[in-house]
Amino acid sequence: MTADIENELNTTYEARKIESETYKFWEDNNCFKADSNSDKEPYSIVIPPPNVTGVLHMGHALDETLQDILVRYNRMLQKETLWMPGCDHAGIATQNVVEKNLAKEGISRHDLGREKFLEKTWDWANQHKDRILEQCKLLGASFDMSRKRFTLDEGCSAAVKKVFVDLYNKGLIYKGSYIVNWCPRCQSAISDIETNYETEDGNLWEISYALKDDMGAIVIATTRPETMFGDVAIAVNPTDYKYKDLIGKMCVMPLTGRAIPIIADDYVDKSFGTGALKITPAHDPNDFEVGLRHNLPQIKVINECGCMMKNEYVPKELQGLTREEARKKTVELLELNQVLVKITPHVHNVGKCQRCNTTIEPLLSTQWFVKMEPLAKPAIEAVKNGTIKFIPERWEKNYLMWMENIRDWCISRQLWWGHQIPAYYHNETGEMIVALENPDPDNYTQDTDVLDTWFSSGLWPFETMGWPDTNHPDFKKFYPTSTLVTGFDIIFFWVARMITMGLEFTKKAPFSTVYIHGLIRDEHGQKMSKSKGNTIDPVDLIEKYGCDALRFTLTYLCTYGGQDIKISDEKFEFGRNFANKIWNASRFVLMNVENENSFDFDSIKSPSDLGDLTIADKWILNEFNETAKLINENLENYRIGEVAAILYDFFRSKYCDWYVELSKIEKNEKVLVYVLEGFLRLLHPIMPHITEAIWQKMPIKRNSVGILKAVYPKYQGSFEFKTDAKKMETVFETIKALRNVRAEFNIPLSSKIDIVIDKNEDLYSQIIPYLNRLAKVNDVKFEANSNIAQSAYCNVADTKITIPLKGLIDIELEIKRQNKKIEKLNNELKPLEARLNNEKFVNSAPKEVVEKAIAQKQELAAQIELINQTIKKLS
RNA sequence: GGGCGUUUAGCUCAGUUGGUAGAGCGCCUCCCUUACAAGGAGGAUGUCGGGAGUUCGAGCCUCUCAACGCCCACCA
Repeated sequence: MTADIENELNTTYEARKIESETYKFWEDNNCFKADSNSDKEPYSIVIPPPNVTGVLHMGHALDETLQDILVRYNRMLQKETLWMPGCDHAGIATQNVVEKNLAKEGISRHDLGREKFLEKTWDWANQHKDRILEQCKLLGASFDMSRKRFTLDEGCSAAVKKVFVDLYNKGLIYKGSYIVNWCPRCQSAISDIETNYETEDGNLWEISYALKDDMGAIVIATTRPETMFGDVAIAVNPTDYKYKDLIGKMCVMPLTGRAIPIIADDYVDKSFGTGALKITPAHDPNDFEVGLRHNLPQIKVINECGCMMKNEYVPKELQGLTREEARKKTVELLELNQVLVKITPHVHNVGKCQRCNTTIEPLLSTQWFVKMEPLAKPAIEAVKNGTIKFIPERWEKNYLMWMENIRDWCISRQLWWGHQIPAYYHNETGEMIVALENPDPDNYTQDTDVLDTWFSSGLWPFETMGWPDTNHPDFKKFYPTSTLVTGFDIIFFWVARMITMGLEFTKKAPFSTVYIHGLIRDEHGQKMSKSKGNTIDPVDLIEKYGCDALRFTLTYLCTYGGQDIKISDEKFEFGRNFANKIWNASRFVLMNVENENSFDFDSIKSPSDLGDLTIADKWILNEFNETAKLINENLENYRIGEVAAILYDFFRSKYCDWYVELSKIEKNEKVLVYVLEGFLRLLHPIMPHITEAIWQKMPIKRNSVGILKAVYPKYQGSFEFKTDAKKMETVFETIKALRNVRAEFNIPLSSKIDIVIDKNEDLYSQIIPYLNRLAKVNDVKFEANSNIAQSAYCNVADTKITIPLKGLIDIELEIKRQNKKIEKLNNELKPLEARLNNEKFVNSAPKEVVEKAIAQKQELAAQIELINQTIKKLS
């Protein structure tokens, strides 16, 4: 049977082969399917739906891995677990892609018309919809593909319509003409948070406006002279003495000669520019507000394409020019007319479209809005009272600040791809009806706008569970969901909206915990982007290192604070090496235990079920038990990076380096197998494939179809062996000390050494075989006051070990070595003594801290004393 | 302008109620010891960004300064 395992299991872990086999095994056995009729406790997560345009990137890899870890952990806690997969229709992004493809054929969407265009877009979406979720399978994602959803599918569309109509009927959705962020390229309004600001070098132009019925002029400052044709007033600060007498007077606009009033408004900053400001309500959000306050007209001079309008306000020679051309030309004309007083270079922020980076035009436009303030109130409360918890906590502040200052949300988009707004207009009268269905398709026409993509994703946790049917088994069983996992970049776009919508429509928070992780960056800390060419493709990493290696490395790099994660290709060698180590240690175990499928992990309730235990057995059982405890605690608290680190340390430094080595001397097969299986179970959520593959090959009784459904190990009181564990640590110290002597004196492993031990015979006599093998010790003698010339010495706790090294030892070197040790010990001792001599410390520090310090001091002092004696003998 | 984060070994970063600093990689020495060289054994390396304070005791708490980064706001 040993030969079988050797043949069957390669010495190197072949990740890709095993991973694809394992994933297929889970799929074939329907392992990820959630049962809404189960009476087990539910645990559910909805995936942040990736864009249908998307290709798997490292951000997904991290996000999906973390979700899968939580899902798999809870599955092993024997909960009924649902991970809901799906995609987002990604309004603008998808439409852009399809339009680009059309452009290659030389046609625009308008050539096709709405219906044909949508057909094409659906074709494209259907072709690409499954791509990214299929890629997620390479990550080992254990989501329930039978429930896969799309934000534009029938169910989601029904939910969207209902939400829209309800909000409208509650007065929380309104339509109106306001200044919005308009993208001239996308030809659509976008919301405030879809607008990013970039600093740009510009100018501050000072322009002189002559007074109408008086001598003199007023000079205003502007960064956008081309908008001046839409001016309706000049504003100054009411307390500005410079302009006190001008308030209420009229002035004449240069170039067009139109007369506008000079008004006073607090908004104007006296110290900026000239202290006088032109007011253009149709093209600047602040001016828009000023205009409303003063009941001023709104004059539109730039159109939806970003070009100067052809109307009475725009001079002939400027009509039809682009914004950029118009600016140049306007400046020229102003100069020509000698009204351009000054040009100062000025750095300012310019709004850009998040999707296409085109400069945003603030534009007066009729759009649909959601009144956010009333919706935000319960969403603020839910976080403040702890119904929803953010991890790390600091994001709560961020969320609250945004929510408390929330502004209305512009939800209409002048696109075709998306949920068309359920408002219908009478063909003759124009009367508007907002309803789930068109009341009379012959006489009413539906609003042509569609909704912001984030409107439907805001409903994701409940629209995917059958809502608005609140009796749907999924809704009843799995809503609200448990944890939401995502990056901080979409807290406002997505998380905030899910919370508001969830509370408004289901009266329940859509999840109880929001787990926010950092962003993946390249090795220099730069954001990864295709344009920078610094992306790392997770699929490549999986091919090269394996999925589990990728998952483990990413997990290991997660910090509790949710810092961004810098990665480079080579970093994943870490995970690959660990996987290989697990593979080989398991090979060893499988080759060295009886191949009967009789060992039943789940039936082991006490250490006695594992037979006679040596001190080493007790030590590893104690360590494993301790590890299980820590792992559960850390998983519960989302300290997932810590989980990876603890498992790594346990397996390598404890199980492999010591216990497996010890088992080569004297083995307890049951313990060897018990701890390996327990470890595999603990690790499974992070490295699902390798743990499953090994588990399936182990000579054990399997009580579930796969390790993925096995019971997760927990701390068990009866497995605590504190005293034995401590003793074993002493043994390890001894072996290390002896190895150290070997290294320092260059004694090869082929030369065996003898040792003389001065005390602790009880313990040491038990572990002579360990010393034989692991420190290559030949003879062990016990003698209280040995005095052997030409010896090396080491001290472990209160025990002195003499290593006679006749002929091998350089006395000078040994004295040097011992002195170095004393120096080191003294450096530790000094601060300790200082503390203990400090009365205040002794009096006010907790008893156990003082006791610990005393014990440490005594131990150090004893060691120093021993070494001093040693040196005396040597010299 | 407001808020947040980061600063710890050569590099990348951990460090959970304050008890006296750790890991991985890299580096140096030795070893193919029959699971694993994607491995094993041993070793070197830190005034924990600067300053002040609270405390018996500070990487951790308070204040302050500095550098870098992010988010929000959008003064024309």
